[in-house]
Amino acid sequence: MEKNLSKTYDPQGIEARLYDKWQKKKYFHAKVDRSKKPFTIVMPPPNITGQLHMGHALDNTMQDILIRYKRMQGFNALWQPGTDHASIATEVKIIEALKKEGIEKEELGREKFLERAWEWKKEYGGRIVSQLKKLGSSADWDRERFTMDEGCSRAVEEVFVNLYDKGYIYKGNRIINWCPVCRTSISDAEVEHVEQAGHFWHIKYPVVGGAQGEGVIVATTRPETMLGDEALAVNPEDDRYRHLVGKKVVLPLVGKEIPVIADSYVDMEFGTGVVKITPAHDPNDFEVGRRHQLPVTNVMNDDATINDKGGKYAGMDRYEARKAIVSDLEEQGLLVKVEEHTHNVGTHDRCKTTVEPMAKQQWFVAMKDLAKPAIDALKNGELRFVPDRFDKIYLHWLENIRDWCISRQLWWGHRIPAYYCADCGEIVVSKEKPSVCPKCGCTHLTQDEDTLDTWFSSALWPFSTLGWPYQTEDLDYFYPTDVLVTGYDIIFFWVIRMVFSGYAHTGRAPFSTVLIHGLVRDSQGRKMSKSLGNGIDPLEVIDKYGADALRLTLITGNAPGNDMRFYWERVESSRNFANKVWNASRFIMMNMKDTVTEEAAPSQLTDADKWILSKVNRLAEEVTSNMDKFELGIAVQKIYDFIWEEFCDWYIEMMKPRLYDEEDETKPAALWTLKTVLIQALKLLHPYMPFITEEIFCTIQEEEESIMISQWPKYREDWNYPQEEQAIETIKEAVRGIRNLRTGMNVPPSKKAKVFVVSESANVRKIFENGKSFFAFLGYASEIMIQSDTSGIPGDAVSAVVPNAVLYIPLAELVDISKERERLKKEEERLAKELARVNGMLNNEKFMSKAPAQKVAEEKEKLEKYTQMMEQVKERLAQLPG
RNA sequence: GGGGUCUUAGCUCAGCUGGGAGAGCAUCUGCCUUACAAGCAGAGGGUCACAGGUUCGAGCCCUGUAGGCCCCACCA
Repeated sequence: MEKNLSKTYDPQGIEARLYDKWQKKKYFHAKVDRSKKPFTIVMPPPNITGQLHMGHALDNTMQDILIRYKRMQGFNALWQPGTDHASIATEVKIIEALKKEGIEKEELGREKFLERAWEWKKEYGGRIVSQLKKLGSSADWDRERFTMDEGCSRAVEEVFVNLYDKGYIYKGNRIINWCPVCRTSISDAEVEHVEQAGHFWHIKYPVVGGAQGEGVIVATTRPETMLGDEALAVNPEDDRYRHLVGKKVVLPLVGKEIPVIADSYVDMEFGTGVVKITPAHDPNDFEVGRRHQLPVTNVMNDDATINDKGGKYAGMDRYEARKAIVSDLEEQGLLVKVEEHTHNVGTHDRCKTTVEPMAKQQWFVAMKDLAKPAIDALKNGELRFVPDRFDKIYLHWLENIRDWCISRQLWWGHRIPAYYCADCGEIVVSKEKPSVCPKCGCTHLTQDEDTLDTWFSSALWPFSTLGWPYQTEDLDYFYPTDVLVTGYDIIFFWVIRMVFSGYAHTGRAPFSTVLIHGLVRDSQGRKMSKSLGNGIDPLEVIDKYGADALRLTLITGNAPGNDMRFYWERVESSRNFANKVWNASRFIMMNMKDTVTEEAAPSQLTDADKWILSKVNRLAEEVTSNMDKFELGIAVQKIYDFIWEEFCDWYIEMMKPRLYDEEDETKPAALWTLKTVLIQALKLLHPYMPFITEEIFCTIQEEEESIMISQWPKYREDWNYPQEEQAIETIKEAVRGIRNLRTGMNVPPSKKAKVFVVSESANVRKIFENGKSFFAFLGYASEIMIQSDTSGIPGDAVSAVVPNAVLYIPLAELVDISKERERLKKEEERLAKELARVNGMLNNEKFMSKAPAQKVAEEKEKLEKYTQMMEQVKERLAQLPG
C-alpha cells in the first residue's frame, strides 16, 4: 500500500474536496436518537450583512473543536447554525444602496423597501455561511435558520404577546436613548460612553420678585436643553438655597417662570449645587420631574434640531442652538462663567453619534422580575461562565438592570404585533391582526409602525431554532443546549437576554456553560477595524496557508477570555506544523509498502514501541481532561509537542534502523506502532485541524470512511508501560550527552565514532543493549561497547555522565583535555547546586513532617540520582591527566 | 466613582487544584543525515513589575504600591 504524497502539504483543493464529502455524507447532520446523549451548541448567528472576520473565525473554530470532539466521543452532536437579520445594520445598507439610485427610503414606502431588503438578504445573506464553511465548520447546515424566518418570527410573536399579557411588556412615555442620525431609539446596551472635552456654562436664572440682579447660578454642560427646563432643583439640606425653595425663577431666553424645588438627588458639592431640571432630555431630570409633577417638554425633533417649542431657536441643530444660546445669554449678561470640563457623553455604538436622551412613547420590557432567575442561575450552578471572572460582570449588569427599550423606528425587522383602534384608541396586542376592535367593534385598526430590537429575536435563538413554541422532538431532545461560545463584548447584548428569555419561556437556562473568548487584535494590539484598515481577512489566510493553519494559530497559546494578537509569523509556524504532520505521515506510508501490519502482541514490541504507546496513551488522557475543562490552548499545545518532539524527532528517528533493515524481525511491530500512534495522534488533532487529519487518515486507513466519525482515543491500561518509558528516557539522555560532546568539538554527523557505555548496573546495561541499534544511529556511533568497567577505553576519550552510566568517546585527535575538564567542572557545579537544594529540603524537619509523602519520595530519588552522578563526575575528573 | 484584567526570555504569549519556570518567533553555532531546509542537532537569554504577608515550599494564594488595558456608572 505504498502511497505517493507530495513533499509539502498543500491545503488548496484538499479542503474543498473533503468538505464536500463531509456534507454529502451528512456527517454534520444530527437527528434525534434517544440511544445517544445529545450535545448541542447554537451558533451565534452572524449578521447577514457580515463578512467573515477574525472574531468569527475564532468563535467558530472553538465551537467546531468542541462539536467535533463530542461527536467523536459518541455524543449526538448538534451544532445549530443560522443568520441574524440585523435590523439596523441591514437597513442602513439598503438605505445606502437606495441612495446610490437616488431613492429615499420614505418615497419608496415600507412595502417596497422590505422587498428590497429581502432581495438583498437573498443575494448576500448566504455569503457569510459559505465563508464559515471554508473554515471547516461542521455545523448542521440542513437546519440553518434565520431570525426572520417563519418559525423564528412565530416565536417572536408568541413571546411578545405572552410577555404583554403578563404585564412584562408595556408601552410608555419614558426617557430613551435617541440616535438622531439613525432616527431610532436604542437600548442602554447600545450606548457607549466616551469621554469628551466640553464646557461647564454657569448661567444666571433671575429670581421672580427678587431684587434687581438677584439670580440663581446654574452650571450646565448642555445649555441648549434649557429650552425645556421645568424647574431648578436644590438639595433640601442646602442652607445656601433653602430660602429659594418654593419661589420661582425666570427661565432666560424663554421667559417662562419655573419653580425652585428641593430634591435630594442634587449633590451640594457639585457645580453650584443647583441643577436645572429638563424632564424631557435627561433621565435623572425625568425622575425628578415625575416626583414633582413637572411637565415634560420635548424641545427637539427626531434629527436633533430644535422644535417649535424652542422659539427663535427652532430649526437649529442642537449644537448650533447651543452656540446661539450661549451667545445670547452672554449678551444679556446672564452667562456668569465658562469652565473647561471633560465628561462622558453617550454615543451610539454603531454610528458614534452622540445620543440624545428624549422622552418618547416606546415599548419596554420590565426587567426586574425577569432578571431574577437569571441571577439565581449563576448562584445555584445552573449556569457558569468560563472563565468565571465573567460572573461578576454578568451579575452586576443584571442586578442594576433597567427596563429594556425594544421598539425601533425601523422597517427591517419583526413588526410589533400591536394594533391601534383609530376610533376608540384601544390597543390590541395579538399574534394575528384582529378584524374588529374588541372594544368598539370598528374595523379601523392599524398595526404599530415600529419593529423590535434585533436582539429581541436572537434572545430566543437557542429554542426558537429547535421549534419553540411548539413542543417538538428536537426541542425536547436537544434543549437545553450545552455550551455557548461567544466574545465578552456581547455578554450584555445577547447572553443575558438569552438566559432570562430561556427561563421566562422554557423554564430553564438555555445552556449550562458560557465559554468566553477575547478579541483578535492586530500585531500592535489594536482592535481590527474597517476604519483603521488593519483587519486581516481570514479568507486570505486560508487561501495562503490553509484553514487548519488558521485554526491552529487562533487556538494556540490563547487562554479563555483573553485577547490575542494576530501575527503572520504564527500562521507560518502553524503551517509548518501541518507540514510536519504531513511528512511524518508520508514517511510512515512510504515504509508500509505491502507489509501487512496486524496488531502487534505486547511480546513483539520493543521498549521504544512501548514507550511511545505509553506516551500517546497518557496524551489522550490529558488532552481529554483539558478539553473537558475547555482548555483548548493547553490541549493542542500538548498534541503539538507530542507529535513534533516525541513522535517525529525521537520515535521516528529511533525506528529508522529497524525500517531500513529488511532482516529485522521487529520491523512489523515498528510499522504497527508507527501507524497506530500516528492515528491516535491524528484523532486527537482532528478537532483542531480537521482537513489535514482527514486527508491522512483516509489515505492510511483505507478501510475507514472518515476520521470525523471515528472514535476518540481513550486511555487504555494495557498501553501503560512505566518501565519502558523510563528505559527510553535513559537512552535519550545518553543520546543528548553524546550530541553535546560532539557539538562541543565540532564533529559533523558524518564522522562516526565508537561509543563506550559504562555502567555497573546490569539493568542499565540491558537497557542499552536493547536499544543498541537506534542508540548507535542517534548518537552517530560506529560501534557501541557496553561494559561494566572502563577497561579498554583509551585515556584520551571524552566523556559524559548520565544517570547510572558514563559514556566515553575516543576521539584522540580532537580531544582537548582542558576543555574536557572545564566541561566536567561545570557539570560538577550544576550537580552540587542540585544536591544542595535537595539536601536542604530533606534536612528540613518541617518539610519532612508536612510535605506529602510522594513529594518526599521524589526528592529522595533525586538525591540518589545526583549523588551517583556526582561520584562519577569526581571519579572522571580524577582520572584526567595533568 | 465601582469592577475586572495584565505586568514572566529581545518580541508575542502559555503556565490547569502552590512542589525548582516553558512555547512560537528572533539571535548564535554546526549540519542539504534517503519524511520534512516550511527541516535536523546544539547554544545563549528570565531578581516571573515592586514591597510585605501566609506556607516546609509562592510565577501561582492574601494585602499594599506603581504602570498599562478593558468594562460598568444618572454628579448636572
